[in-house]
Amino acid sequence: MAFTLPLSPAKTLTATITQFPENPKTLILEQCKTTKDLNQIHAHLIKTRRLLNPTIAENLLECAAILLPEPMDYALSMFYKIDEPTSSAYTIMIRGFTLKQSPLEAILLYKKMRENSVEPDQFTFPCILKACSRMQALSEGEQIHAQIMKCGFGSYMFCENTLIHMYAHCGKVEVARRVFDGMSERSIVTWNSMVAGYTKSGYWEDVVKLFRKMMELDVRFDEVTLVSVLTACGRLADLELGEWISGYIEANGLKGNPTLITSLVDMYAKCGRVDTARRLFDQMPRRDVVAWSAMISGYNQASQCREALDLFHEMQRANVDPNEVTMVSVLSSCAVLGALETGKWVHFYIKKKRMKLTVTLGTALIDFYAKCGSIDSSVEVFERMHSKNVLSWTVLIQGLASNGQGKRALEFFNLMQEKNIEPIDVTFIGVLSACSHMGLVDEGRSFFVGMSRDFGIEPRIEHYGCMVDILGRAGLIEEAYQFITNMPIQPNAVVWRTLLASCKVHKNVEFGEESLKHLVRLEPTHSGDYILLSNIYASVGRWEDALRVRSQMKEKGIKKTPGCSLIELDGVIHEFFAEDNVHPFSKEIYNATEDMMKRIKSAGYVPNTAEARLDAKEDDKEASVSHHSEKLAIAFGLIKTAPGTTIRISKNLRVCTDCHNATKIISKIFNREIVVRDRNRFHHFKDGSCSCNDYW
DNA sequence: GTAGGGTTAG
Repeated sequence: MAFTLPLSPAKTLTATITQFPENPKTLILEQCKTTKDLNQIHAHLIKTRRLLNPTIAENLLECAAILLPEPMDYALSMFYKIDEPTSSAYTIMIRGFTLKQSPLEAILLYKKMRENSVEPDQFTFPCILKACSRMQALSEGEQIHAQIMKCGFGSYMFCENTLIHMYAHCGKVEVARRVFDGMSERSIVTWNSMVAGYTKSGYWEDVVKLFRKMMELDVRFDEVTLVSVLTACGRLADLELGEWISGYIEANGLKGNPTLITSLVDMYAKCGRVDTARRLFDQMPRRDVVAWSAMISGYNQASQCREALDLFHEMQRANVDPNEVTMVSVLSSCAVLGALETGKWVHFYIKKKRMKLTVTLGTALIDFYAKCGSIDSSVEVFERMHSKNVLSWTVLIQGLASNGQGKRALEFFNLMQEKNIEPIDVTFIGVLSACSHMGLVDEGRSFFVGMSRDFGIEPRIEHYGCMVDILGRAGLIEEAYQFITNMPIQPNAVVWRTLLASCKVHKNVEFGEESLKHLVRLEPTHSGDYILLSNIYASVGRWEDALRVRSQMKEKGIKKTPGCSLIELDGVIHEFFAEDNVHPFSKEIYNATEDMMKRIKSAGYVPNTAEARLDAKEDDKEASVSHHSEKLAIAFGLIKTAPGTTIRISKNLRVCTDCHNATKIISKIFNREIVVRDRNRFHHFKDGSCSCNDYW
């Protein structure tokens, strides 16, 4: 400006204000950039008594409350000195409090404003409604809605827009929609508020419906709209609409918006197009923590857990700090892979960075430890969590049950009810599997009946499966069979397989044959089922029949699925298949296995069980332990670990009787604690015995 | 003066 004097900025400013007393507003707002400016202008205006001018006072108040990132104290001290604050002074203060994360103060001040009989105006209402949204203060919001109507601002668009936002934020999407429908005129803010409202409540179908309506009515939408719609497409697996939006983004040059691209990545991953998602992710010039998290969670949800962990390591090399959301997906992948060391490191990192242990993160940790067989750590995390929800309890109960601690699982279930936490359907899967572990048949029956009677939860196929397991394991094979035939829903392969497995344990040929009939119909190529029946025949000495089933398998071209084990060493996951000679450690393992077998045999163990003998006849060579991949992994563990250490093996196939017995002996003669994960059940071997006493 | 977006546990 021409009149600028060579003084300090503030002095320059006070000089200009003196020169233009009639219009100080823009000057104050434009020039007041720092706290120092504010102090000097404030002092000057007091000295010249011009703060008594209400307009000037309000402008300065706006600087302190809104423009500068000051705490509200300064503005408040100024506000108190105003004799009779007008509604605009109150509005400035309400806005300031909401902006500076003190919506409660905003609401209290609004109450005071009403007590002092100051009439709110059309500017006050949107501001105070925003504070209500933040606080999720529904009843206050409703009162303000009534006041808006009384004051005649009911069809004022800014008020209506904020009403939509407030209702949606307080969980009243339907009311928000009513406000929306009642509007005679809508802006893009109106539509986006409604879309965001549906998004917040997870009403994905409504998001898409509303978006289609926007297109139908030729309403303008923007990037914010598209982000919400893409999120909805991902949740609904609506790839068609997702791809259309993708094309729109391309055609309209919106690819520079990282948030938009992240939601595209998320959409593609959730629709099963993980590779497309990855290509987009790789093309992003800058990736923030959310972009990385979206891609990692994409891999995790697509069951590509190794890729998820690889990407997590890449993220660290790229020096992007993960947040608690990232960690949830990472832990979930660790749980699937049984990657205890990696997951433990994640836990350590969470503590070191003082990350907030949210309910979700805590629950992911509980689940991770449980699925890695470290059930004590699960309980420890659970006990330390400040807030828990039904899923935290459920995951813990399931974890205890699958780790052979059925009694503790039921104790936690009782405790949960004492705390008035309503169980969900999954909770009962944990409870019922705890019963099957402990052979609690009557309790199992009564939980099964009680879940629908007392909690209104209709049993799903999984619950029926649990009941079959309970009855079958307890030797009540015929009752289990009757239970299946009386089920109100169609039994699936898992249910019949459960029965078949208990027929194996109890050497029941009749119902074993019956189960296989159904299994052949439902899943004709599932090799494990034939093997199970073949082993049932073998266990009662019917070798001819046993071999007949095996040759039937061959005729049908069904191959035995190779056993597969995962073992983590120094944070690296090694994957071994039975008869593996590809893995670089194969030779080493083979030698160790041979050596191990010698020692096992000299300790008095003879591998003489049915499956081993059958395999021997089939392959025309002596049954050796080496074809059981878990034993490969154990051998691998033995050569790499010191006595006394725990060896952990994650498996995705059943542990056979043969290897179960062998592992017991190994744990004793090699002095190792061995944790074997057989799908989602655990066997803790120590000192020659196993935690599961119901299984073999 | 109003909205403001993407990643999370079974």
